[in-house]
Amino acid sequence: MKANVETCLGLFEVTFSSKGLVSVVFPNGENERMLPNDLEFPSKEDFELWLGITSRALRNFMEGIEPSELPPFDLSLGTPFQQEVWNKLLEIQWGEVWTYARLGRELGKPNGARAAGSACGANPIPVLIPCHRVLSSSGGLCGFTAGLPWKQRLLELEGAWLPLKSASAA
DNA sequence: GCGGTAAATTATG
DNA sequence: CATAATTTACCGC
Repeated sequence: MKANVETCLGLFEVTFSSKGLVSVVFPNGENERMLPNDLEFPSKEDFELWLGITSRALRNFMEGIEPSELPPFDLSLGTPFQQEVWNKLLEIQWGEVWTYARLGRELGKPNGARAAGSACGANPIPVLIPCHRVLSSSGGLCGFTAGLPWKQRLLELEGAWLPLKSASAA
């Protein structure tokens, strides 16, 4: 069940299942990914409700405003570890920036930064699940499924510039 | 400080 | 089992 959400940065494509939001695709379609075909469709009521919430949240993001409400997520397509990571990402406060090392450590994997990054890369719901707030330990952006420019732009939007080199702006 | 190589963790073929 | 993914640590320059 797909739908489009228009923001000032472009048209996002969102997908819902009977459990909630399944994926968000950037306007450039960079992070398009394989979704299971056996997803159950949501009821018309839920779909319209979630779409409204998602639409509002997405547009808030694009304007640098913290969304007051988020739709339910259907994380059933991820592995337990990935769900743990994504859930952790949701705990990152607006404008706060973490590192993969810290993320891994919070998950009980002190050396699992790579694994955490891998799970982030598998994140089907960018922006709403703030995978863009996670940087490398050296202050670099490292990478982003939908392209580094998006990651950088999202961080800029919420006023969370690189913590280690914020003085080098301009 | 920068670039290359080795190591660590989870997911996927 | 081997390879890949949004990394980190170490070594030499």
